[in-house]
Amino acid sequence: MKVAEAAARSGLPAKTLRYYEEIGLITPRRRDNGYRDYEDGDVNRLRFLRRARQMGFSIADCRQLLSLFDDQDRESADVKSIAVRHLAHIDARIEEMNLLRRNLARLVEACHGDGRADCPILDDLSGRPGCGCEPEET
Amino acid sequence: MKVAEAAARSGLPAKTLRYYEEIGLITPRRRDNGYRDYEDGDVNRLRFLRRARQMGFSIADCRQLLSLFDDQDRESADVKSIAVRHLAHIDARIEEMNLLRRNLARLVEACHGDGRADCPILDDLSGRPGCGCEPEET
DNA sequence: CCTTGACGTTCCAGCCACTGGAAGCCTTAT
DNA sequence: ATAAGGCTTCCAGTGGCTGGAACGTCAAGG
Repeated sequence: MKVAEAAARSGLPAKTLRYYEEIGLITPRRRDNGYRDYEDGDVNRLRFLRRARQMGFSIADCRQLLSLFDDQDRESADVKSIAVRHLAHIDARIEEMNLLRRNLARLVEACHGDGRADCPILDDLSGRPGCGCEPEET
Repeated sequence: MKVAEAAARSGLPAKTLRYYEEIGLITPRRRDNGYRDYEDGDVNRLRFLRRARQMGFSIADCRQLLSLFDDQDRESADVKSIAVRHLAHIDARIEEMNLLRRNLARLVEACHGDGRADCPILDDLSGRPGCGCEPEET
């Protein structure tokens, strides 16, 4: 099948399919006229990639996961270790975001948000003390 | 002061100071020899930018916040609306991440992670049913 | 047989917010 | 005089695409 159908079946934009080929993730055959020719197996791999990307795996991770996916002699431990690492990464990001959210929410609540110039948000950003959200400052 | 000192005082890399000038955020004067010459006010603005970026505000937001910071006749409502919008954005991202984390954690727990090829993580990514994490699929 | 239009192809540019590095100028110390 | 270090500019790369231009291919209709 041609790129548009593979795109439709995999749920990825055709542009992305071309990009994945460019970086060597999925390399479909070519017809005599130069058109890409995707097979069902390619579509499966593309779907796999779409879901892995949806799960937040990097392209580098996806490359490894895909090769494990293709490898019948894989060890699930290898898959799990990639996933565990990714999970730790996500947890760290969630922690950051929660901290961020707490600080920002506190500022938003403190700001009366009217016509006056006085503003705790700007005060905080400009470094006024009293917020305790500075990690370390010389 | 020259760029290295402004960088040290603001807590930003010198490269970033040059970049901020390039995009028109902070434009220090120049000495006769072409060197950038930062003043204390510039350093304050740089610190402001550093903290705002730390809070996750985009450069576009920072630009607006900085102009409000500089404007003595600002209305705190304008600041607050930027912050509220950002907070909503963060909340949405946290929600995404939490969903992601739940799905990934479930898969990681389900994977025995030994020498066998059988792997629920790959099963899920390849589209095997039973995970319920597909938003909509044709 | 020719045209039209929908596809396909490649390549280049841009997004965000920097970051690294090269090549060359300026200043200070020896 | 020279060496070291900091300053300047400009170009390229990061990740993961996305948009667009310019051109090739193919099936259908007149």
